[in-house]
Amino acid sequence: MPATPTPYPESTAAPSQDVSTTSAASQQTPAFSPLYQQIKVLILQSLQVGEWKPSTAIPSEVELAVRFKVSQGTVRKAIDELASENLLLRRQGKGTFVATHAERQIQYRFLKLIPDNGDPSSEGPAQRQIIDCKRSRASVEVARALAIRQGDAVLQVRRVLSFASTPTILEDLWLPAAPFKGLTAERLRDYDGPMYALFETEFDVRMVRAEEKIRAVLPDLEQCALLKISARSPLLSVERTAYTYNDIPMEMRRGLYLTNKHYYRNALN
Amino acid sequence: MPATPTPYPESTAAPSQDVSTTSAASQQTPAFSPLYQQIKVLILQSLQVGEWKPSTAIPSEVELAVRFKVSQGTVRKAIDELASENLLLRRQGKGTFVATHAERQIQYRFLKLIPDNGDPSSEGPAQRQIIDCKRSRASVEVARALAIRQGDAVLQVRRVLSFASTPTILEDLWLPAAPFKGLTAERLRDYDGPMYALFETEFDVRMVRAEEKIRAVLPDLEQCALLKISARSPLLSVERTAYTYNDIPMEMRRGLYLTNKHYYRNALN
DNA sequence: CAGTGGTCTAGACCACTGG
DNA sequence: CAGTGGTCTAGACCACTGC
Repeated sequence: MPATPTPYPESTAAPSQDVSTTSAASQQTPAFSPLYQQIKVLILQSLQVGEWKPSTAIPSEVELAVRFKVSQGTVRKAIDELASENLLLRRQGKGTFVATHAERQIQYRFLKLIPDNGDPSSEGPAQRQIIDCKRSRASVEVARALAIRQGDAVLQVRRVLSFASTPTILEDLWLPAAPFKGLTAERLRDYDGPMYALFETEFDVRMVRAEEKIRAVLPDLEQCALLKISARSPLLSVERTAYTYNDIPMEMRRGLYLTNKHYYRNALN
Repeated sequence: MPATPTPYPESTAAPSQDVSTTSAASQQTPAFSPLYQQIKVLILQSLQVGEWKPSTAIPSEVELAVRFKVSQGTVRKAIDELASENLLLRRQGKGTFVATHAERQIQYRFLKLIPDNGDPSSEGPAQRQIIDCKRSRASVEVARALAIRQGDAVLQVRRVLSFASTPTILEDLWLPAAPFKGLTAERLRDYDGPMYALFETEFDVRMVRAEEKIRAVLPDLEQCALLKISARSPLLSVERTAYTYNDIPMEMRRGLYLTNKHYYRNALN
């Protein structure tokens, strides 16, 4: 005898929300979207506007079910997907939490370089050294990666990461200037923890996903000096673009990895 | 009024099946295993013994539910996980199929090297050239990767892959001799399609998962000759171990990738 | 049209966490 | 103990495929 709460979609009754405005004249499917997908979008919006902060718990499944007027199972499926995308973190008996880069466990989620013995914890945390942090203008390449215009203001950071006092990674970062206004070398130096954690707490920017392009390269003279290696040491060039919610690029990064005592680990499924 | 088919586990009534014999004295949990996990194991067994062949459909969810005496939802959850692990492939309206490396779509699932323009289909299929295929004995390294003993018989294959007539990948493969008995350079040459597809159809070996260790290296003289490059061209060294069902390693492979016109693409989640 | 996977619901009960 | 996520069921109906 329930009020039969319209079990199936009514053309996305939610606030005007583009669900399929990707490519122009490609597919003309009626764009059927299951309820749980719509719920997923609503949850995503709440995350995006900061209704729930990183590392805090979101409302329980039952609460959300009431709020969205759907069954718990539907909320569950929405959360399941968000959890599998690492946006949420389920903890049985405790609740569902907004994922963060600041936690011990998931720290350095995007760093795939690990020591030859396979155990990242064996060498302790990296020593970070900020070489430079300055305002500059987006090159063609950076502009494309960050989806901004060439010449737009960006922040450029250069740093070296060392493991066991051995310089191992030389990184150049480009960040869109606006969201990261106020970022300085000092703040980077003073902050103790992953850079993405700082981005979260200080600038409300949460990196959610990234793509890397990997190549083998030889260093130039400046790079040799910074990494204290010879010009004949081949390096891994790892070019990363990191995205926040809604696939908005918020960082472009180029890392040079020394792979004498480390390797880049990747799992294929 | 159903016969209440014991909704909760009875200590894994299925045929003696090691579920958690990984590390020795680490965790002593009572190893509670939900029903759908047990179903998953049963389905896996059927896959493993070849009850359902690659690219064929497995029984429908309802049929499996009857067979295993559980609800359709439980079967569904088991299949969901297997599908997310790429062991099964769901196709709405048609059925659930055993995944294969032979299909056009999923071909070269494990090859992450793509041309600079980002479109693998733009350069057509790779030209394969078998350099060598011989019996040999496992080195320490190969033995460890394949979980066999040093000196055990292995097959060793060397080949070059070219894109647009440019030699781009030099690969060395090591395969345990027993399962691949009868593999020759001729058969490799004659077969038109991915090597893993050949493994499936000719040797009943399905690669399900793999791990790669990536480094930057410089080539030796022989490698230079085969790839037609200079000794100062840095290369990506991609060392892969590929596994069948139950995490049994069945291939160790070392690829040298030329990354002038290609890059190794990786998605971080 | 029948058969398949996909969605949704409602309700019961279990496992885990913390007070 | 109450509250949370996790499992399981039964049943209804939808979307897609192919005959």
